[in-house]
Amino acid sequence: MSGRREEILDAALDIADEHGLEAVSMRALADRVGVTPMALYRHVKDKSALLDGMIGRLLTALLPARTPEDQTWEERLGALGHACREVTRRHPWAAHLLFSRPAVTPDAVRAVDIVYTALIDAGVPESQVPRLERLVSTFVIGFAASEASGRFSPGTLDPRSRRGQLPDEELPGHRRLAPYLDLPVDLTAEFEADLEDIRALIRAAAGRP
Amino acid sequence: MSGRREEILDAALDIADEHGLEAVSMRALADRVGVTPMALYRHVKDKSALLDGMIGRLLTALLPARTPEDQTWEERLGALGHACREVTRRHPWAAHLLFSRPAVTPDAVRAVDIVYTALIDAGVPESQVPRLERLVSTFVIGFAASEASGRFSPGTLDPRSRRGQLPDEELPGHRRLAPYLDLPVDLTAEFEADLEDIRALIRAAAGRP
DNA sequence: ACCTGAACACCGTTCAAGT
DNA sequence: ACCTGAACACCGTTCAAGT
Repeated sequence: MSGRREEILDAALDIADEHGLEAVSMRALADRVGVTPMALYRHVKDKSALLDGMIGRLLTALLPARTPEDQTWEERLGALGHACREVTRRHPWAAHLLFSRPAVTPDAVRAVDIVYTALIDAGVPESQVPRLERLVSTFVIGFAASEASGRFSPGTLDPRSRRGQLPDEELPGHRRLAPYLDLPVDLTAEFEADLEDIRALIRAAAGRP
Repeated sequence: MSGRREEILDAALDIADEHGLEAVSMRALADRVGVTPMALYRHVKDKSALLDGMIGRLLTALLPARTPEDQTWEERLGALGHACREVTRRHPWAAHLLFSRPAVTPDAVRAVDIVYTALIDAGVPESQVPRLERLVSTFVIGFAASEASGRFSPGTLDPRSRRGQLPDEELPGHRRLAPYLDLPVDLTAEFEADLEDIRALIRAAAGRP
């Protein structure tokens, strides 16, 4: 029950928030905790175990203390999705780590269970629930990771880079959509619209037993 | 036009395929090419530019030489999705890199354009096409990254880890779905089913102008 | 139990120098 | 133009030793 481990993990979170994940080294972490690098191995075993511990801390913060019973399945799914996106907006370095490790910690299993019960309540046939859970979580984590890594906003780097590198006649889609492509994107509204489309997909799956 | 750069990038791909992405160091790459580490900077500028160049090579291999005109939009979307998954199955280390960099290279822009035209042909209102392109690509890359990183198969590490860590009454979804949770998953079939659900989502978007 | 010092085998990158 | 050698400021981790 030693809070020492949590203290170390939280120090690592602070370093990542301030200077990025690549700044989280055993040596820098030891410095921050006020100890020699080797002392960390008493509490963490490994660098990769350290990273696992860090996302574990985030998952604990992400989850609702108790799943509210008075919400519809649509609301519970939306709340979990927004919570996930909120965590990766606060800790952009964490986004791609969510893809790296399977859902084996207790908190991650609880998150999966929330989606399972939402899908069951939606009326999805039980044999289809595990697949649709993976579809939903893949999309939500993928959106969060795309936003965090800047995949959704290439224009900020070089506004004209999307076109110009190729002759326009080879990009009929871009030419046709030109009026829409330079508009700023409201990712919060887009995420909500995406979630609504996913909910419709789930309703369709529920309606074909 | 010097093929020297491509030679170096392909050597880096070989190292990653054989020993993982973390084995791709400037020094190891220089050894493989038969040169001193510093000589690489003549052709690559940076380590991160090296990584960009590597995914660039993969994207070129992934794309169809010319978009076939005789396929339906459903077929073109499916072909691109399967090509993407195929690349990350052959090069698992590449999956999470696809999330890191925005689609700015000519090949990446061409891939986006293929999805744009598929969505336009499906009848999606033009104002909705960019959002749905991001939804589709996020899901496809997310699926590929999940599969490559093992996020979809936690059972291979520890078959009983999903349950057992928490009391069963806190995991009603898992308890209810128990008969389905230990079955082996056919990810090829699952990806196809997911794609079909996404296509239905697109048809729905096309039907509400 | 918990921590330290010194050491090993690595990194990416800069800089001046060579041909 | 293209490459090299030496150096700088870092890594994760092991191992024997200290309290």
